[in-house]
Amino acid sequence: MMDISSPVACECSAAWLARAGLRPTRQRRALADLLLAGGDRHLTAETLHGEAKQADADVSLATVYNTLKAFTSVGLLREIVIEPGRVYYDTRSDDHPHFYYEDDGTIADAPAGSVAFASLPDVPEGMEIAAVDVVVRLRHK
Amino acid sequence: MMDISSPVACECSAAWLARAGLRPTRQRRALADLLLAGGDRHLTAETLHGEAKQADADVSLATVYNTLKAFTSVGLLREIVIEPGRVYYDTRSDDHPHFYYEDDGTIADAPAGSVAFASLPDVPEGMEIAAVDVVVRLRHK
DNA sequence: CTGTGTGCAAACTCTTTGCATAAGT
DNA sequence: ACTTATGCAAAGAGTTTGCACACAG
Repeated sequence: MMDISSPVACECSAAWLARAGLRPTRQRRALADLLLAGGDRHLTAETLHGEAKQADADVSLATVYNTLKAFTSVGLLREIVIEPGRVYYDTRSDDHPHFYYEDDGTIADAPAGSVAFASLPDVPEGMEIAAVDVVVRLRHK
Repeated sequence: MMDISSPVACECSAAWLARAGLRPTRQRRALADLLLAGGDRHLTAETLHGEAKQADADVSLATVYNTLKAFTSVGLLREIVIEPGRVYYDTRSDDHPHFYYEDDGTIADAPAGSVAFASLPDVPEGMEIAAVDVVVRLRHK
């Protein structure tokens, strides 16, 4: 059954949620629509909540937090922590480097493949590398 | 004049502070002593405050925060942000990679020189690289 | 003396949680 | 029906701040 209360709902967000085993509630579809809309994005809970409000999708801030956490735990999003007291969520969930603009605190993806490692450290016995976070901090010359 | 209220005070912390242009107050010397004591360390404000208390150096938590910030701004420490809502301070202030143990949330220096870049991204016009933060996330196999 | 640092407690920001209601399967 | 999600408001953690007092130069 179509949900006429979500004017911009598209098939993809429902499929995206189903694939992850998450119930396609109105709120989750609305947030997924926003997340999937604009290519690779880096946003905070606060930002996404604002966007949802603008899109007339009534979603409480608590639900935005819960939803972002849910999406992250099933691998749809990735958390980025660069500044104290602010978590960014990246719609691109693979292991890739970021630019951090120190002047205004914004984040952007570094060009794909622009960071390559000549060597990585030996890993302690019994451990494995889950990910390698790389943040290139940029400032004005 | 010697300060007999700081049993473990050493010359080095005073010199360390003077070099950075910071007034060598009792509290700052006490904290600097703790920071300089054990090689390369990774600690939070809360941790350092606890150590100060144990060392009978009465320093308020607010002063620990202020002092860590002051030390960081003059380049004596480096901030590491990996988890939301927790800032670690690294007594090694050069640009170097870290291990992050996801299981218990601890941080360690990766062996010196163990991470080398084969390539770094082109930097946008007018910007320069301030630092490259590398965090190798480890988990149990 | 004069300005900077300290301590306390209150304020603040971001995030999480408890519980009643609503919605999905 | 049964389970899971949502919303609200309140709690929580970590950090910052305002202001009076204390100390270093």
